[in-house]
Amino acid sequence: MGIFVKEFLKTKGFKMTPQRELIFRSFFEMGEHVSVDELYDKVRQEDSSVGYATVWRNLKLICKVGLAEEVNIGDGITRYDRVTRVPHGHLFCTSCKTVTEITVEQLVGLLSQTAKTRGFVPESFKIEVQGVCKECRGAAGEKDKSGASAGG
Amino acid sequence: MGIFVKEFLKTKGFKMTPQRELIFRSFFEMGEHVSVDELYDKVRQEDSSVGYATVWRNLKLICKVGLAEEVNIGDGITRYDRVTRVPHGHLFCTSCKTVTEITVEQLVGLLSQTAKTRGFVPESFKIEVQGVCKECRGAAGEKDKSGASAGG
DNA sequence: CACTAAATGAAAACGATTTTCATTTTCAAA
DNA sequence: TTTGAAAATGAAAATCGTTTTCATTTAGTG
Repeated sequence: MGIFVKEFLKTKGFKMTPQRELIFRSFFEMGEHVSVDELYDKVRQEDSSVGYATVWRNLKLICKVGLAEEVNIGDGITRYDRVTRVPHGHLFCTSCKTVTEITVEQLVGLLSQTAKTRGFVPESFKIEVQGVCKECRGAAGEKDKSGASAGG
Repeated sequence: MGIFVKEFLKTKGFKMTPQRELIFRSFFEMGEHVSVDELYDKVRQEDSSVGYATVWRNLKLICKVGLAEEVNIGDGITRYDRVTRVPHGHLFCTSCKTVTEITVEQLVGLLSQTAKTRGFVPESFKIEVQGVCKECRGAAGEKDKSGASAGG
């Protein structure tokens, strides 16, 4: 973390603060699928004066600069994943609600030879691809609407 | 729609009402990725006395009986897709926010020979598989927590 | 027709997210 | 080191999609 992220943010016009440092570090110490509340709890173990909005804003910032992205599993809570640049999928158990990560290779195996390796019985799946469509590439220059961009 | 769905619902203990008939019919007349608000608007074009909660409850019911499932693209709005039993993916343009459907075959083509067929430049993607994990299949009997079950 | 359970509509409650605003802090420039 | 503008913070309130409540109406069985 430290100096690298600080310089990285500086080049984008953002300033470094103790809270931000703590929030960023905490986020990257955690696993995947981190919710705002979870990060908030962890951050406050170290500094209980940090506000919820600050944690939330910095989580958004982490996404904005492309270091993480939102994941939505349908339970109404937005979670955040580090951008690993290694495509992977998630196994959501519809019973116990756990989330397990698998690689695309594992996914292919999972779907083709059901329940062999992982004992996970797939019921349905979704594939979502983020990107820019032909029209938008043609138009060029509509990008600054929400600021955030999905890394990948 | 008509009599088939009515009988189908009856066997599950649900009653048919004019509102329900209208809501179900409207939903299946619409495309995919339908939000509550969109369905509400369409329903009220035909009967403006139907309440929002009724539309919402019936959309949930459609999911509950396995005719549709929730889709979450990360904009905070839950959308609903008919269950087609044909696995497919979604292309989300990060610029204009449009959603395009593609088959898994098209997806593979898309990812391997970028931007050839559709002109869509993929930036990242997510794969989500709904199912039941080994532990839960072993445990057996925790299923009636939320009622709804993903079809597929 | 009569009865019971389900369904409805309006409004309120809920809860995660997002914004507001007064204050504090960072950081580049003087 | 001091200064000033822009950014960041914390607390609280606002927002907004979702869900529940409740009194009333309706569907479907007998």
